[in-house]
Amino acid sequence: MSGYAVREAIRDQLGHFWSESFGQIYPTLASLSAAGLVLKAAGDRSRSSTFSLTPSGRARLLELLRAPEVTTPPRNGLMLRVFFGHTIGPDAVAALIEQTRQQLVLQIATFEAIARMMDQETDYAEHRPYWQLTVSAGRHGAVGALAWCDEALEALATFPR
Amino acid sequence: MSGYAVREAIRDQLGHFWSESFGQIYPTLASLSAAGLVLKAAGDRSRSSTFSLTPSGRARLLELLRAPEVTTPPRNGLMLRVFFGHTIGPDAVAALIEQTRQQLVLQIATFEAIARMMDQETDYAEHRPYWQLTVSAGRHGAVGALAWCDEALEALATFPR
DNA sequence: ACAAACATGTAACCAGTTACATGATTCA
DNA sequence: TGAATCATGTAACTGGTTACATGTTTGT
Repeated sequence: MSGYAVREAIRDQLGHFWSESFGQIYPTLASLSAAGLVLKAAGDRSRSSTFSLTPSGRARLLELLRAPEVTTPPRNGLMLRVFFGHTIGPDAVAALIEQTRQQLVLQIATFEAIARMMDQETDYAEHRPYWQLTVSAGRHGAVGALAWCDEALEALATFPR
Repeated sequence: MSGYAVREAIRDQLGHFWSESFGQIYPTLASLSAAGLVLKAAGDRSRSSTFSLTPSGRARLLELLRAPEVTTPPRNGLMLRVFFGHTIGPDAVAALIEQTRQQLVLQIATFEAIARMMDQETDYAEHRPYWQLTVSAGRHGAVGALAWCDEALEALATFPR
């Protein structure tokens, strides 16, 4: 694929759990190429290149995929605001949660739409069950967060103001 | 508080949804002090300082707390690995999920312990209900994720290998 | 002819971690 | 007296975004 196509694929297929910017993709592709992990070839238009995995690149990919996830330090802005909720008052907190809640409702609808689309897809049969797991994880997470929002909004209504 | 105490408080009280390192805290405290948002005073031992919020610092804090959360680009390493599950095979994916599952079980126990501790706490009465909401969010999230892990492990057992 | 999409790349900048260096205080 | 804890700070580095600059190809 071209660098451009890599970014499109990441955005369109991994969009709800991963992202990369051009500023990251092009330099990375160049260094992977220098390390012999990908092979750069001329693309079908001028100034364009297509990259492909070399055998050592595939080996490295497998190694990285098999390695346990490196956990990044947590940073949840909504929880921070709820923790200091007394400082801004219950109505302000409720407003922030309400906003999150609306996003979650939309997200759940999206996940369900993706699930339906995938059910009709006949290509990539080997990959499909795995892809379905990621969509299911997204839906699970969003449904759980929505339940918390509702619980929290109900509780907040009883807080002194 | 001293910079050191700020870091301890963040680690001990916000640990499951926020973190800051010394390399972030000291320079930030210095720039906040220069901007007049916090006041630096001599601490009770040599070379130590205590910082306190100034009125304008508190105003800025309220402003920031009321502002909606800025969403950071998603990056979920486990989902990435599941998405490419076919490349490493169902057993490798199951191993990764199993590991996450175990961490979740421990996390849930921790949240429940914190909830019990907080029920007995009589100080900070105004803050407690908000703090309980954050713990509840943590538990909700972990329970949801655990449910997905179990569902995923069951599904993976049926995948061709 | 023009707009939209395809395509590449760099520079400036910001956020953040890790490791290191240094030293004071407390307590067993 | 020595270890643990309290305490401050910096420097090097990594990761990452955003904005910019530039140009090509395709389709209407």
